[in-house]
Amino acid sequence: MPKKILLTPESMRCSACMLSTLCLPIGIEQNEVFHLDEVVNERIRIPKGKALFHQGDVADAIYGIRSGSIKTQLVDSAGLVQITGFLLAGELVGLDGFLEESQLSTAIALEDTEVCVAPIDDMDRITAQVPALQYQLRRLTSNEIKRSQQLVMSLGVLRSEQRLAGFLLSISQRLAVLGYSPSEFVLRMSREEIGNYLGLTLETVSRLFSRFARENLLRVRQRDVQLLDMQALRDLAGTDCG
Amino acid sequence: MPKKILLTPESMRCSACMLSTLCLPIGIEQNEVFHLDEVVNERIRIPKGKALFHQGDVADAIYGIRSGSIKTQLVDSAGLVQITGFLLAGELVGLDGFLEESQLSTAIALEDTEVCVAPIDDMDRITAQVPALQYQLRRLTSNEIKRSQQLVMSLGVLRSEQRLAGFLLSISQRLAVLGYSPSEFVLRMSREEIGNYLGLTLETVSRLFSRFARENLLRVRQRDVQLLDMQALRDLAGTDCG
DNA sequence: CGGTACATTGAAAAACCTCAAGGATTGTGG
DNA sequence: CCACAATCCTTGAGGTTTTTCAATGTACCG
Repeated sequence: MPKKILLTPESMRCSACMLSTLCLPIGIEQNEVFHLDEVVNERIRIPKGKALFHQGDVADAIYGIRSGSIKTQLVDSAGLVQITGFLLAGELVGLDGFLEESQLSTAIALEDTEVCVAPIDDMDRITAQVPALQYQLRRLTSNEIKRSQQLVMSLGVLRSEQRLAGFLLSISQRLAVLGYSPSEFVLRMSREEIGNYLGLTLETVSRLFSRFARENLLRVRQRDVQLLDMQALRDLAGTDCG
Repeated sequence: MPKKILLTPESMRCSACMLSTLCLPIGIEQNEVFHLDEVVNERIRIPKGKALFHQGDVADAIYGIRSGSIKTQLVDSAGLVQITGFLLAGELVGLDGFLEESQLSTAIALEDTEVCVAPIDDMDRITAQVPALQYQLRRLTSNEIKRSQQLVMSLGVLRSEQRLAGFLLSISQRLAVLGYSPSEFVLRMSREEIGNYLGLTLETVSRLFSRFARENLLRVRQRDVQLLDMQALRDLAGTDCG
């Protein structure tokens, strides 16, 4: 397990965190967020490429991404890998496992990443005092199911170009929420990872990028992407499952 | 909403139901199951092709299938449909919505079907008296996530023949749990529905059935299926995501 | 600076889909 | 009970999408 950082009083807490409108505290009243400060008193740094947790590990906490980004993936008995999600700052990791004893997926940092730790036992304890937190956890878990089902939909019914367009729009929209440019960003994952996530090969992804660029939908140079025609991309994606 | 049947004392209750080792009561001590009798006092008959609930409906109950079978499907804004699951007797429907206010999917009966109704409010109420039920609900919700993720894996990394083999083995295994023959059964869904679920066209599914039959893996006549070589099917599926 | 991982592009092959026709099954009304 | 319609299933031919294999180019890291 990567190194842990105990949070000193001076360190940022949930009640003072810039991400509090997105992360775990979302939907919890201003005057109740301080309850979370008791729960979240640890932070973990994960170097690029290292795992925050592995499939099968005891799931004893939920993690909020403070900076960086993470991919979650499943490995089946035959060794096949399927990436099930890319998570950005302000998003939560470990929700799929927290209902079970053990993690359903492996979480790997796409870049040097820092996550805040919310131990499940502690959460359960303060749930009585902060009913909104209980509700919040339900909502977040439900979102996790929704996310997974949208991916099923994308893999099941969309063609490659629609999947990639939807993927780019999803990243764009989530970066916008964080205050970054929705039209110009750096992808933190490789072509192979994008392909795996979308059920395509890395070559297909690369060709689609080139084609989109040729059609002036975007500009791309390696992992730098600039979306030029969002509306055309939306039309292409044609749907809301991205 | 289809007609409701109030359960009289004479009617079957959870504590007397044959399916109690599979359905909601699973994992709950014999002497606590009677708590569920207070909660589950209604049954609904759904004629073939009719919906138990629709996407977006208020999700106020979980349903246990007493007899028959159900498909769950998503419809996106563009009208595309993706079937996300086929549920058999003893399995639960509505778990993906119960954490939210509203249903994430639509549930449609594949044949005349009867479900038992477990209202969520009532469940929440007795949760304090039956801690095992709380735990049980968590486990079942987690299973729902796992199921969805396995489908993602299947759609993302497997080829058509592997998907169909896995699908057939999944049905077979679940029928076996119910005490039916694992090698001879009647599919309750059309080729089109299987195809939609597996991200294939109905023609591809039909051709695969014919090919499997030619290779003596199974015998098939319309919806009657007889698995002849389970081990070969397992080898073909090659994995455990079915 | 050189090695390694990552990305692009092309050509050929494979997988899967679409369109089309015909056969089987089921249910319904006369 | 039969005939007919409607639905579902099978099979073929041909086309499209996506993959595979291979070669080359580009960026990143020690």
